[in-house]
Amino acid sequence: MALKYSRQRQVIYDFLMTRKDHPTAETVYQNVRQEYPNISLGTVYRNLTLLADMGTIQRLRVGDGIDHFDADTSEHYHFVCSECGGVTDLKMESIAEILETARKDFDGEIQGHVTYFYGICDKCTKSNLLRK
Amino acid sequence: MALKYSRQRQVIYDFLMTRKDHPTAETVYQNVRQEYPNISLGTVYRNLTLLADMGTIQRLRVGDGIDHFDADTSEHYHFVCSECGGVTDLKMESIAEILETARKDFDGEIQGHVTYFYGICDKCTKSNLLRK
DNA sequence: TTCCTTGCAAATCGTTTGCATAATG
DNA sequence: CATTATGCAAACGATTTGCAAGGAA
Repeated sequence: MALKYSRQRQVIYDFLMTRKDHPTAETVYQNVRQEYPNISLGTVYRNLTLLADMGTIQRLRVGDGIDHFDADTSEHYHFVCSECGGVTDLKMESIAEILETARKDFDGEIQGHVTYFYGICDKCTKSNLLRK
Repeated sequence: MALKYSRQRQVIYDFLMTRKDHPTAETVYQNVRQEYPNISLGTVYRNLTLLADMGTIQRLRVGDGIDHFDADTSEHYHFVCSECGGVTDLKMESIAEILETARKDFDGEIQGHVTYFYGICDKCTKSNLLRK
């Protein structure tokens, strides 16, 4: 199963790199479609899954039941707004020490962790004030 | 919308309390059905959702796309085995400090976080050795 | 020419929901 | 009696997949 080039895959990846808001497959599809009208949703899913499996992109599961994708594979954390559902990057120091904390009293192999933070984003907080 | 007693809800909750492996709705259904054959999957889902919304139980989203439920609502963390998919409790000290770390350079309100650890559980590690 | 990739549509799967009926307070 | 809960089945929404045709190596 050697990988062959595909225009679709390229366009999907290129699009994902332009976004820092971690779009869903549907959003990727809607956008990529402007420039590549014949592409199908299935192809978008297939390629996002392929890229994620290869480790070229990251699949984010932030609890809303919809997968989000991130072209940035470096270690960083995410914030999910409970109000608007937006997913944003969090600028913060590494919390990788929690892996050590977890390993202390556990008989298995802990390889990694998934952490995301939730609350109300700045934008929603402000618009809530106005609404009152 | 005052809550009324229901035998089904009781049985579902009782069952959940006997388990420390965080079953899925389907597993709850299969088990509860032995003792209550007429119960429907929809009722199981409705009650698990209701209990989770009330804060009586916890809904766990550990990245496998299927919701798991936990009758233990105290603060604790989970480990997910990448091989068998099992979800177990992790005995570890609190890592709530990561909330402070995350709040340092963020303009919104961070209310909480979701963290789970993954790797290979003890049981799978051992059976892998045997298989070789 | 080999075989990876696509578009399309149908299929899957976990979960939710509408509705008429049953149970609770 | 008013209202909440149930069983059943149909509906949903995100994602996957089978298949015949298209494109890359």
